[in-house]
Amino acid sequence: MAEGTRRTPLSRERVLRAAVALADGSGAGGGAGGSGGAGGDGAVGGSAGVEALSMRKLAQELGVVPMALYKHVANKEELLAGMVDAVVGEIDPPAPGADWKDVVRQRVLSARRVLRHHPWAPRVIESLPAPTPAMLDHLDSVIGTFRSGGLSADLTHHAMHALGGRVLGFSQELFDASPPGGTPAGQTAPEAAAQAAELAARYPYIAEIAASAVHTDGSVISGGCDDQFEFEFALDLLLDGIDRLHRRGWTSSAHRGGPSAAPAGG
Amino acid sequence: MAEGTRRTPLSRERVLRAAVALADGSGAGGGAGGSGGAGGDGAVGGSAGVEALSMRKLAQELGVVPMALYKHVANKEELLAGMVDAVVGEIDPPAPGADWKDVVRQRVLSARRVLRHHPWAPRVIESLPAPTPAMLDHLDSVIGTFRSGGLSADLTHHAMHALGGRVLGFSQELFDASPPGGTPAGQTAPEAAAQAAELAARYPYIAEIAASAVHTDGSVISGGCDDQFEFEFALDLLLDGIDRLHRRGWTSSAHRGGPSAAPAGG
DNA sequence: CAAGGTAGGCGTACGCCGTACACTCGTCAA
DNA sequence: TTGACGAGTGTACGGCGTACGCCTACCTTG
Repeated sequence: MAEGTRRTPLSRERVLRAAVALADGSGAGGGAGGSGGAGGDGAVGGSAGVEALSMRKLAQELGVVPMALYKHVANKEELLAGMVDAVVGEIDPPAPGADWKDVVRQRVLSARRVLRHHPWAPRVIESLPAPTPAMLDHLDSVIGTFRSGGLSADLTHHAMHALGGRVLGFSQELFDASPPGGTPAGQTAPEAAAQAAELAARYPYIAEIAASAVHTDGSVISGGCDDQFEFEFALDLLLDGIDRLHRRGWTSSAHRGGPSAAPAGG
Repeated sequence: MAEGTRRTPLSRERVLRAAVALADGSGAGGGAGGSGGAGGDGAVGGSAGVEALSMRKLAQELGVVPMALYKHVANKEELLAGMVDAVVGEIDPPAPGADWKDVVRQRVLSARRVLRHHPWAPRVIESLPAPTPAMLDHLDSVIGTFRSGGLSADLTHHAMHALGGRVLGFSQELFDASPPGGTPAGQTAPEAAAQAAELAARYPYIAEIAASAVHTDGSVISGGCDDQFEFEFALDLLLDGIDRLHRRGWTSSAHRGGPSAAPAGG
């Protein structure tokens, strides 16, 4: 390498941006070319996701030696927190005006939109030992929307818990609709069909649900069901329930006793 | 080591049990004593959780060399799946008789009880590439309860999505109520109070919520709010919403159009 | 201009990880 | 007796995060 070309210096921001890009899967944006040869048999560490993000790979992407990164981030955990902070910071600010339900709805859907671009983020967020500043800003702002809408602090507290990860744009879609084992890459169509049939025999209700999803759609979208619709369904369900409690003047202290004291009951 | 004592042979089940115990944090149940000295500076890998579970530590716990484990599990991923399968298998079978809502409720609460004993399980479950047989059994059984209760396949499908991880006993309680940074182990009470005050100034709504939780409880329980109550609140909210839709004959196809087509609206 | 401080990047090294591969050894059937 | 076989062993490799010390380009100050 000719040393005449002056390398743009590292910075915390540049490190974080490269890390996010690497986790997103959009690698190979740096300058220096790395060694071509790969390792032997391990085969661990895909081309995207947190698995693909190692300090060494990130350094290579930036054309720098691994230890150089430690001048800008304390350690890998702080790097991950910084990445989350950057991503969460992309969530739209609250739209002014509309009523609290709409505002929260827009906020959450914006968060979802952002997180969909960084599929690694939910897992990383859940692995953090503490929320990042941007997360706290977002949570605080959502809480503020509830409170400004007239909800009691008590109800808002429970509402935030009920919304859970949805506030940050993700709900755990446990697995996509593909069958377990997910067509292991070297499988013919008849084999897959046979496996599906066996599965249907073993788990009839699951099969029925999957089939009904396909019928309802009219076509198979993203494995047979509409993620976005599912997300909004759950979101609206929760929001409407919360709204009803609010209008009813519900208070948690009146329901502490019985385990079956349904909040939206009777 | 005296080689007179015949070691009970390994088996897949013994490996899985030891792995679960190690992840639970109840280690040191094996036979052979390991080397005392620990490593130098890394300090990664606590005394419990998935972090603490390495093939090497597990082997040591079983008084065996690491590679011996590979005669009983294909690799670490399969080990984790086996652990999850064992744990999910502990969930109570459905109680007969009562109406669908109660049955689901008991089932989910049983799942929660089980998972509370294995705090590492949710994270591992979310990291699995596909559901395990025991998970499929559980999901199928819950779906069956909905269907036997008269819910349409369509509504049941959406209900399962809405319930999400709760069906398996966990909802992401993003973080406990402790302040970020969580009293970093070398901190005096005045310092903590000052930090809390600063936090309250920066995030007024969060502080208000936290305070109201403490007041409602009358005492600080597990960081200021009752996890169990939060969990049941969200659960009942969702169940009642679903029940209402069911009794109303709600169908998803009538709500596909608008983005604000709230399922329980009006 | 020289002298000295500073901070960013480098190289080396350590202990950990998962696991491929070839081995030994106890057991049992023929 | 012998041969196959399966459980457990030993060694080794590539990868990981990162502690620690060095080297050098830069900026300040005189």
